[in-house]
Amino acid sequence: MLVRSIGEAAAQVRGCRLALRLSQDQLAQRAGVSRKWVYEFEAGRPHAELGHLLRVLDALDLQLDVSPRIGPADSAPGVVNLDAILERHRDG
Amino acid sequence: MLVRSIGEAAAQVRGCRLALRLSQDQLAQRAGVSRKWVYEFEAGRPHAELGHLLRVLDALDLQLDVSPRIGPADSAPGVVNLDAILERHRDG
DNA sequence: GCACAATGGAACCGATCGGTAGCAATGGTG
DNA sequence: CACCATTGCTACCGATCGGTTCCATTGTGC
Repeated sequence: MLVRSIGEAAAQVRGCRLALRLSQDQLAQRAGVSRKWVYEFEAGRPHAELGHLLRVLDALDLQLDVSPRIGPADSAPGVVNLDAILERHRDG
Repeated sequence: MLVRSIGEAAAQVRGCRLALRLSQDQLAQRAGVSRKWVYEFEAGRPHAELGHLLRVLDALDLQLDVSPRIGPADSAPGVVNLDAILERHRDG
């Protein structure tokens, strides 16, 4: 799922946590972070440590992908096509 | 591209920045962060703010995806298949 | 050699992130 | 009703993140 903002990542984490029937505390222990971090991240805290997010995603069996943002719905996650990016920047 | 660690995201950012022929300073200004942040992130600083990373990725025309980590090479980024995740957690 | 841009790095410092502990509200169960 | 788990939220506080400002080094071009 595309993540444009922290709020979207937060919703993803919360949804997956609930789907796994994990409490905030359980997820926090799995990921090695505090319950406060989970709670505040799900609440949309704008500043969150990337390392913690990676651990939480790992605890939820989720992974992070970086992919080129080519168009509204034309991306192919998993492959970074530098040519396409360069193409879009050729004018700048 | 799959991002398992901050180092991999850093390599992705650096590679894309160089492909776009942007200096650290130019990228920092585009993204609204300091050159220090760019330099330290590319150097692999383990703690980095997610919000800053999102801005930098945006400046590089990259996007972030959250996808289920099903197997070594069986993932389908873009869709979060809760059923598959639940399947893998059913024993726990 | 000289000038310039880019980069790695250090020092300083205010802002704030994250952990711990605690409390109130809620919902479920016996 | 009591009891328990979960969640939202707060106060406190040490650690550190990030911005700013410097400097040294490297590479490029005149």
